[in-house]
Amino acid sequence: MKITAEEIARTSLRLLNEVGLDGLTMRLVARELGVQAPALYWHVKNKQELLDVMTGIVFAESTVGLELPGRGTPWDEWLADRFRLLRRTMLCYRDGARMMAGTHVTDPAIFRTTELALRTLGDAGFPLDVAARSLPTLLHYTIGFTIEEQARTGEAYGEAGNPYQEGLLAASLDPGRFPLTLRALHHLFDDDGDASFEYGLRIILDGMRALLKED
Amino acid sequence: MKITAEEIARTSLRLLNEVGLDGLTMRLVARELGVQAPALYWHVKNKQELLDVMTGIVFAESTVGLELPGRGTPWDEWLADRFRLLRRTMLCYRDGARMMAGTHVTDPAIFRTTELALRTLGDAGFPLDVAARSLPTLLHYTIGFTIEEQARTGEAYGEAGNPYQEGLLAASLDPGRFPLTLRALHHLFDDDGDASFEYGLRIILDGMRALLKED
DNA sequence: GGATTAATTGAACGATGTTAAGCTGTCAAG
DNA sequence: CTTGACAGCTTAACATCGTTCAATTAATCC
Repeated sequence: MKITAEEIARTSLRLLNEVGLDGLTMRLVARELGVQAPALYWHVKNKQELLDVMTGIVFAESTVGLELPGRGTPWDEWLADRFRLLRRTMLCYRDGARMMAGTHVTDPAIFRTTELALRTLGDAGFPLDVAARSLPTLLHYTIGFTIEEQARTGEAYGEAGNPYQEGLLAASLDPGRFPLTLRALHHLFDDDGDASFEYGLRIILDGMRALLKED
Repeated sequence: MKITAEEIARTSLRLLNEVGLDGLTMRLVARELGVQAPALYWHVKNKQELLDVMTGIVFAESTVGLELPGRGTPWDEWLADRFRLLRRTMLCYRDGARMMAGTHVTDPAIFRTTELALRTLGDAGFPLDVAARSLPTLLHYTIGFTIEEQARTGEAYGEAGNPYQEGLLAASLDPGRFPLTLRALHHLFDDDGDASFEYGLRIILDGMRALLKED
């Protein structure tokens, strides 16, 4: 049975959920494929390139079936759904956001998504340059958010209690010096990831809407 | 001459600019300090803990001299300056944003900053919970933005041309399928980091302002 | 000054990404 | 039918990494 670069990447993604990004080694991937480690280098230049392919797959996965918004769908709902789905997809893989951060996506799916988004925003009345600068803003927010979300959730800090536990944090804060911080702790280090993400999303979309009304 | 954990971290930060995050090894740090590698483990539990201390220093560096906004300073300008400075500081260190992403900051400077920000927003009329959810939004945007900015600028992809070069990208795009993407390329993969960051910042602050007027 | 603790060393372990050289099959050209 | 060529894989090895352990020096305290 032949092995392709994509099959290697898909196997790696499956393994990612078991061992995490730091535990994902070339030897492990090779063993899972019933092959020796150096064999991978026939299909893939680097480990970095393998990660790039993996990232491309995940990104493409978050855009399956994507179409322009239907007649009744407003631009902001359509856009929000796009990034909700991106976050959801990244959450499906351990360290998914950290993996995607800063890696180069070559998958053509990303261009199709971008094109559809630019069209949607254009139809809504946004000038092209405004639309083109808004998308990265949403993307960076989504990735930054999910990185921290997974860092807090993940077991990178060992099973023996990670330092983000609210109780530990609250106990170390001087109520005299940081009264507001203390009261807002559960919102600052969000206990509810969905609600917090939704909130940031809404702020950004509101900001875009404000920009739209200006003209 | 004695060695402290902080001195190790400061030396590591100096080295970071020469070798990058992936090139930063315990042996290298030790050599720079005129010491053998295992000596570091007397002052620092892990490499991860070393990175945490480094992150704390960088963060603290971005908050020196921070005070509540003066009488004439509006809340949004004050807040924007906070995150401009954070980005600027991260840009001072190679892979600075990637280093900070997901690492736990214990430095008390972060709590003071948070407290001042919550106070500023409270004085401007924001309810505490709204203020507390806005700060992470700005933080995640800033970190996500800077990670990608440094990934594009950095030499992680070797000196032989990184794949983000606009020319290469433009040539690989079908003008029939992706006309808007093609026209907006220089805004999507921002040639001007400052302007792009400013833009996202403004959107988010506008969104917060819109939320303020609602009540 | 002797004992106790703090700080460092040297040697080593296991694991990692990656390279180099060689083996095995498939398959087309002579 | 033979003979290359080449894709695909293996075995062996290299350099380097984070980290641990026992032994050793340096500093401190009674």
